[in-house]
Amino acid sequence: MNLKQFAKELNLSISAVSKALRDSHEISEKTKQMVLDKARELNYQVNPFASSLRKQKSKTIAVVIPEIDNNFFALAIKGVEMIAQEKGYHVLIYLTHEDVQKEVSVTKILQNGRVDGVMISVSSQTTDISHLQGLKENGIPLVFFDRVTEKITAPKITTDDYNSGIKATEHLIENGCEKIAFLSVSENLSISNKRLAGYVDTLKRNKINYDDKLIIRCSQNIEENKKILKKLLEKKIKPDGIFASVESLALTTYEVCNELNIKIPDDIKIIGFSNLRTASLLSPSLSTITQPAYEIGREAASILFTLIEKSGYNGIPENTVIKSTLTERKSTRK
Amino acid sequence: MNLKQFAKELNLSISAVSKALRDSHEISEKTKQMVLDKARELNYQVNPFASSLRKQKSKTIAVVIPEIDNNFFALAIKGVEMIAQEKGYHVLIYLTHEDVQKEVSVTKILQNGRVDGVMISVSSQTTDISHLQGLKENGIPLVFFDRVTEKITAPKITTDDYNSGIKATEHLIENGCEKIAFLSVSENLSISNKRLAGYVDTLKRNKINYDDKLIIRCSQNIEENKKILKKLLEKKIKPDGIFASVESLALTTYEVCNELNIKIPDDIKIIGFSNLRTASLLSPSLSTITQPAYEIGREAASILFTLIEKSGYNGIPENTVIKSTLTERKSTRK
DNA sequence: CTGAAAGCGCTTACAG
DNA sequence: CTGAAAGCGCTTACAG
Repeated sequence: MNLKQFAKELNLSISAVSKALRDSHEISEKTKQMVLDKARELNYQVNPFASSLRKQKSKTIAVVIPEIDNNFFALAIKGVEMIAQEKGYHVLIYLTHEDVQKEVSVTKILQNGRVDGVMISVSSQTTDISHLQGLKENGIPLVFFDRVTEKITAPKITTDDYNSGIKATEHLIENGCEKIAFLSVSENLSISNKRLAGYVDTLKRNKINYDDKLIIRCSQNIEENKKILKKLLEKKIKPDGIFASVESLALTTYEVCNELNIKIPDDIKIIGFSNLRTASLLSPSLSTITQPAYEIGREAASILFTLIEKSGYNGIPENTVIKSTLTERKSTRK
Repeated sequence: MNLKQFAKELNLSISAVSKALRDSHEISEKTKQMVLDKARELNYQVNPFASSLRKQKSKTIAVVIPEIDNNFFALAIKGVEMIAQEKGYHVLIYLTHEDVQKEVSVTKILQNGRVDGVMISVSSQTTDISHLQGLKENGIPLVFFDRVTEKITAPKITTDDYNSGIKATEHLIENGCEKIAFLSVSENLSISNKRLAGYVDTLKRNKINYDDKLIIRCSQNIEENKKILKKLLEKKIKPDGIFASVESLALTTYEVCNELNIKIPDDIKIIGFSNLRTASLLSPSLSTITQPAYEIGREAASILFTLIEKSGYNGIPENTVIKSTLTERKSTRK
């Protein structure tokens, strides 16, 4: 069923029907009503490709994320989808699995106009950002969330990572830790930079020896990370505190401590960034910094839609920061 | 940059360039190479809407799910996305939040040809399935996964839910339970039907009184579910076993037991369907039936692509069943 | 092996 | 207020 057939049924021109469907002021109320009724009756729907081709608008956005089996990103997507549905947009999803190469190929594909805008949380490997620059130069509205890069001017939605890094580190120090290992998932550290900076600055301010070897670069692979952590925790003089900058690393630490029979919090204290509902049910319950993932998704989507729909409008802040919350539980108890 | 400009650059016709880009046998190798080189140089990409409009193919599928902040669905999407990326397809995502109305409106939208196929896990409210029938009648390939409906003939990918229902119930009985509550998220029970059937049949086979009041219909709302469970567990003669048919309900049970100071597994034993990585880290560790969510996603996507690309091929089984695994942990210990 | 032309189904500037 | 026509950027049947 296309407009031509539709128009014939009503003895109207194609253009009249098209305009009526889009509620044009050029069309009389009477005609509009007739068209709308008929559309319902025939279950007529505009062909999205013809419409997109003609209007050069897709009513679709892309969300590019490193992983999805992670409560933070799952919740962020929930927020994005909610706003998109309200606005009548469609959401394409692309996973990079923390692989820059995937990220590059996805962004290339997105340059062909398939989407009206892109939301991205960059992979932990990403250092060269020319592929993202390419998107921007092609005039595709771009918004970063959580994993952002300072190298591109675009709206960025994050939590207060520097401040959270400080709070988490102070919390460990207050509970007696003097040798705190920072677990990072990032290969180049430019991503979790701010959390790390908060950690480093807090150590210095508290006159605690700052030791490079306590900044542990983990990978995406759980088994590999276990090995790395085992090496760290089997040492005679092992850390007395762990600051896990992502959820998965806090869990790996728990798993390794169980295997090595290291007692949390007596032998070692742990705090981690996490959106786990089970944080309070763990043995022992896990002290967390929780990011409002759903709100971040909503905010990032809202900003992207503003960018798309009000091009030229420059009231959008480059940085939107939403606060995380630190929740003390047993894993850091003195 | 469009084909017209591209062709002019090379002094070729539009059709020659188009054919070369699609590797047509009508075009000489020399011309193809020239076109391909130029395409790279100009960073030319085919306009997806023009192409889709002409070919009546979108190279896009839709995944419709009730929720995403749930490890099962997050992992399933990961599997789907993996296969889609291999096949050069794009993945649109729609969340229904367990709301049939949302499901209906999403399926309506998907009837306009925007996607080449649909994968759906139906909402727990879904009883009337005419909207899904509508999709099928519109000739849109349809595949169900996990939450399926028997009322429509279409490929269905599930785990061995009936059998898992039996195994979980037997496990509780073996560990001394005689009064086992089945927690369901489904309003009409037609969804988790098979898990429930396994439970009921096992009770009967073991000559345990079958009590309707122990089949608890929960909602989507955590707070509401807490109230329901509190009522159940504050009774003098409360159940001695809980079979949570979805992950979230196992966690709610833990939370309520903590609040009411009910000891797991001494006062009550719990087993639940779950894809939680933290199951083994909980206090006490949670006995689970784990569905291979990632594999289900991959399998469902593969079947959908077969359906799309080989229309008329009828070698696709209506039911694909992938086994779940029961893992005993402390929450069901005698 | 190459090209001219029709047409996918819309939207919109323009004419009336 | 309504309609005829151009054109969005492709693909492909057809002719040469």
